[in-house]
Amino acid sequence: MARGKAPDDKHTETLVTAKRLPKAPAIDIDHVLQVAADLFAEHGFDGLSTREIAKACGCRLPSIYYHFGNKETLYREAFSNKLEDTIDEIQRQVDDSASPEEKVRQMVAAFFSLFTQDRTLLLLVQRDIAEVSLPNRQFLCRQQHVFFLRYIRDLASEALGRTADPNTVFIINGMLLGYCEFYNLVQEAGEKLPGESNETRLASLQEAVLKLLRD
Amino acid sequence: MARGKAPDDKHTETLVTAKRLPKAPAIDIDHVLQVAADLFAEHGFDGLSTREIAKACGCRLPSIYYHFGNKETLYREAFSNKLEDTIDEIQRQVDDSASPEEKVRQMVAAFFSLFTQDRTLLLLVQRDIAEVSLPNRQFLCRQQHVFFLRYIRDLASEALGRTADPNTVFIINGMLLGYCEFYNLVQEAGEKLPGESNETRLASLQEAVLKLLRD
DNA sequence: GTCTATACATTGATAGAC
DNA sequence: GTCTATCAATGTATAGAC
Repeated sequence: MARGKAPDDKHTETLVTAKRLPKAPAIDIDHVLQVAADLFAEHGFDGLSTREIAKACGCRLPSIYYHFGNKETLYREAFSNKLEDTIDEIQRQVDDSASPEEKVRQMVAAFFSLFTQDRTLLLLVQRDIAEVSLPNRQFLCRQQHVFFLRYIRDLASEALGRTADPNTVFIINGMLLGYCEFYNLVQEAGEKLPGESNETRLASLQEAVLKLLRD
Repeated sequence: MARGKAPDDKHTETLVTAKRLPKAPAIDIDHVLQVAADLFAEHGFDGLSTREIAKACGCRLPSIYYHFGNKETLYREAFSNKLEDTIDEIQRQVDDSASPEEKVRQMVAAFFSLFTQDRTLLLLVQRDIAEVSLPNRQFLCRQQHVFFLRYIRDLASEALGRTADPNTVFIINGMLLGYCEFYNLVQEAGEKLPGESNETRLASLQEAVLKLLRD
């Protein structure tokens, strides 16, 4: 079964002509991660082939495998990158020196703007929360969720001057994501969102959160 | 390459015995739809093969195709069945003769119990909302969402004695689904839910909805 | 590090026997 | 109406040239 090799016969020729093939440029890893995140968000893990990713990146399939080893690793890196950036960005948009209530408003504003403007982010999180049955792919966003729940609790407790009710914190958490999910759904369906502008929508959402916090 | 067949040698015996092969029983269509719904919820449309569905139903692949034609039709029938039943059940659990505020409570209770106890329902809706990019599979639950939004609006308007704010209705809608998504996430992760029992959780959710409605 | 070529499993779907 | 057998296409992944 072993195929015989003859490594010697074409050696001399290639050595002389110094060989300048098209020379594929190096792959931009960050670009691949971004393209992969967008496509995974759009089609889901199982709905997207590694071939399509390579094509969208303008490189060949083996290059993808050279850098990431397998499909799942690529997915995880693309997604967790995005999640960490998001958490950082939300915290960055909350001004430490603002009043407690203002901080809550800023947090809601940051969440709203990130999750309604970055479709990839929203879809990846949505899909990940639903992905309960696949081993090694469960709840990639679980850590971020736990963090965010604590973050809401702390901001809320600060605004209230006492420990916020866990039930209420949990409800607010769900409300923020659920709102953005339907926002995206309605937008994708080409239908009309409630209210006049994103400013009024955000204001309503902020008021809703504060109303739930106030006893 | 063609393999020669010898169909004649075991013929005589079987002909005489009047040929009573295992005789596969008729497929239970409702059972297939239910099994398919569960599996699609678990693995997603692309994560589940028609072969696996057949195996789980105890029949062979062509039988599935005989009854449903293709994978997508099977998916749609399995899912829309479940959605319609859900809408009906929510309305059924709201007592027409109750007070307006009590009706809101009953609606929230129905939503809560259906979407936290029926994992298949929740996952299918979650996945469908995220499925924005696949032609012919977009927003299967769109109709139900529109209906439910109107339903909340009407109940809310009745409870308020005037037309409810569209922004608030939209927020409540998102809150209900988002709450159940995180409820399921936390439960699947094997971690502790907020509050002591489902009764207190439901009470909190009902109070939250009413609080948002009250100006 | 990127490529061509290919291995090998699984997929959705069908033909045709019974 | 259910089956066995099979197809063409596509999936993930790798070997080996350069």
